[in-house]
Amino acid sequence: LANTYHLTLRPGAELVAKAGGLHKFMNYAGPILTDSGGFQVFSLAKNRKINEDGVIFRSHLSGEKLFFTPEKVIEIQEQLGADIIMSFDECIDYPVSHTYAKESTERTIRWAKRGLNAHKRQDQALFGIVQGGEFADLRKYSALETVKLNFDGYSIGGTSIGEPKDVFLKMVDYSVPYLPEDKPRYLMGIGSIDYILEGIARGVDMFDSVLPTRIARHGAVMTRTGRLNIRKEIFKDDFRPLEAACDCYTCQNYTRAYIRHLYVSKEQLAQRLLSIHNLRFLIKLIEEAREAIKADRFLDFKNEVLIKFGDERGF
RNA sequence: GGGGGAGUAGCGAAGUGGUCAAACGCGGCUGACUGUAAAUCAGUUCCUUAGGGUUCGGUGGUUCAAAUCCGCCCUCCCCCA
Repeated sequence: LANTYHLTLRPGAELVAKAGGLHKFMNYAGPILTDSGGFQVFSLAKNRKINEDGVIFRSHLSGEKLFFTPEKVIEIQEQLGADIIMSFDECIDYPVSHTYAKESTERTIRWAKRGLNAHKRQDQALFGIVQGGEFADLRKYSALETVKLNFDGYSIGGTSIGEPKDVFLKMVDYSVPYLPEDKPRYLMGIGSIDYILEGIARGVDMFDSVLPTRIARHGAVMTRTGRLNIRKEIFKDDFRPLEAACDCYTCQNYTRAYIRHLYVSKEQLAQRLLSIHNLRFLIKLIEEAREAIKADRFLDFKNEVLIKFGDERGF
């Protein structure tokens, strides 16, 4: 996953285009998705102003003004060249009034139309984003109106921004039933084990999140029996891999004791090794979920996984 | 043998009569992080039945009051011989 706002600031979409697009620039042959900057409307709320036409950002790096319209955001993403691109939206804060959520959600739908009209590169899939806050009527309205526009896939946005888990589940429950089964459903920004499994149980196909890499950088390791922090002294002479059953590069080659030593010594390699593990951990989880679905035993699989974590939250 | 300096919580280190259970850092322990302004942030770290109790190398004093002042002792470091 790459980001329109951040890549615009540095190194710039023109440069990425000149390099031949993100795949060539990064030398990455796998699927790439770019987010539209809609999340930065929420996360960088202090530095922006919203109007009907779009969002004016103040660059958090230089202070420079950047005007993002739905059309501009599509144009930038076409230059970046990801496989899947996102419609411009506003990720609504939580908690929020019904009045504001309605106003914002309606605007996001207008922006979705504009973005769709501006979209030229048909080799890229364009997804529309469902908003609506925590409100059932707005989620339904947002989903139905967005689906009417006929996007290549549908994203559920505005979740995991500080709301309690029951509210998160509500948001998903209020959105998914109105999204077609024959197009991808993407739950944006979800990365914890339990949230992913709850999403899959509700019919979601895709996820993305910084969680596995961010917590890895902070020393946290995802394992099937719960979360573990590599900083801890108990791992000082623990010469086992992070997780015995794991087939990742890190677990195949390094011990907890060594990774802890790297971490404590502030060696960046520790962060990379932990990130590799957490990413592989989640991908493996999804692979197994897929197998469980094929075998028509997904709910059992989900329960088995969550029970092993030792608590309801996952970790 | 002569001269000088130092001993404070797990470690380092402030504090030099009351506002000191004692700053700060490290280490330890908890916890957070979810469409990336995050190699970050928060809490905790003498004991406690939570009322309080016992601390600043040891010991004996001075004082209403001592980590802080005085005597003696112990240990360590540096310089000269």
